[in-house]
Amino acid sequence: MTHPLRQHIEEVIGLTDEEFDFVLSHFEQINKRKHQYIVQEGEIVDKEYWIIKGCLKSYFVDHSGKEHILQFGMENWWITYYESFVMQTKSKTSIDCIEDSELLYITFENRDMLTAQMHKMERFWAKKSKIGRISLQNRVLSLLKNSTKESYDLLLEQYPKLFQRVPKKMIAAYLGVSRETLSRLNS
Amino acid sequence: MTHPLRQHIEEVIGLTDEEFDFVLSHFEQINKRKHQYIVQEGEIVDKEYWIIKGCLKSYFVDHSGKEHILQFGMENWWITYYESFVMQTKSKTSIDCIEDSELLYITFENRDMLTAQMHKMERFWAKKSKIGRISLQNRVLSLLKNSTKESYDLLLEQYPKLFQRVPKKMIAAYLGVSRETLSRLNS
DNA sequence: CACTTAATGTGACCTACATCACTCCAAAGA
DNA sequence: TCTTTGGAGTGATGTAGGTCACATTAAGTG
Repeated sequence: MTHPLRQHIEEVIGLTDEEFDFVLSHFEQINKRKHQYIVQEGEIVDKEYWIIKGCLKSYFVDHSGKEHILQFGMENWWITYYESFVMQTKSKTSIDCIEDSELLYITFENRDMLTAQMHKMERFWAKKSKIGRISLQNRVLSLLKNSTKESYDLLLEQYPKLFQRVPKKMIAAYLGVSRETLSRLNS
Repeated sequence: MTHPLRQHIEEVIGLTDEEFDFVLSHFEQINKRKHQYIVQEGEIVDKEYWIIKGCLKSYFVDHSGKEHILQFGMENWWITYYESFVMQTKSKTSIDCIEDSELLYITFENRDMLTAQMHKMERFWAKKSKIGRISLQNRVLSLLKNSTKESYDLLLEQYPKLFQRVPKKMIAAYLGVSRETLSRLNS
């Protein structure tokens, strides 16, 4: 059976068996339990994670103690704090596991080495970076344009699985409303 | 005197005179008057613009007729609708001149040709793309975290010039509040 | 299994911001 | 210059969503 990461990469570029083994040799696997973190606010992030199995959130806590969620991550998604990873600055978010999770990670150095030796993988990450930028732009657009109810319906439509896996209060923290307001949306 | 675009590019990569001439030969200049557009919502954008002089806004109008501004552009900034430019999809925003503007633009094809022939420029744009993604991420963070007043103060601190150049109602459309609310912020 | 902690819903009340209406003033055009 | 148009301030009023308080149920944990 094909490795899930290989399937994921081959959606963008083709790989021989040898090439994939070479790619995979730059990754390490770690398993984390629910409530454990992989990134803490304030530290410099030197790893990018790919989620084999599980669910995570990237979030920060504001001055009043309220949690805001920037991104969820599930199977086949990449997760890291991008600014910190590429610029070596301090992370503005923490990343925690919402479920027990199996992760692959690649360090900044290994990614550098890999892309230097394998131009294809540079293309792969450039493509992912483009998509990441586009989806961020669409998030800004949606934050400006949509009402809470509209944002909720859109999220439900795009990621129905999320609603079965994460508590409603986290959906609220992602949408930027209180859990009480979210609870009243469908009434 | 050095060409302003050359200065801009040389903040990232070094260029010889010949190299810069070669780069510049891929651009065209156009001048636009206040209120004229360079991109209209719904069309496929095949150019990326660099602002020599002037001020522009990238915006869309929601179902209730309200204008939302995604981005302002001033001297030495790039402006386009990124998703449309790289994916050849329809633009979700229009881009208008707020002042008479002098612009350089490069077409998608020319950029492709240029990067293929000059790897340095690929690195230049990759760097710009990284920065663009980071600033979008920070905008999402700020939209989630900050109160209207905080966002206003931050914008004023980061781009004081903007407040002297564009009407307050556009600042309001950028921050996502009504012009009345913006007007009452400092009282 | 008992006990604690987390998730969710719901009522009462409060606040930030939207909307509408009007005014004043400066800039642009005829 | 006169006239029109757009920017900006401000009062009155409405409303979405926040906050606080409490109840119920589900999920962890020793």
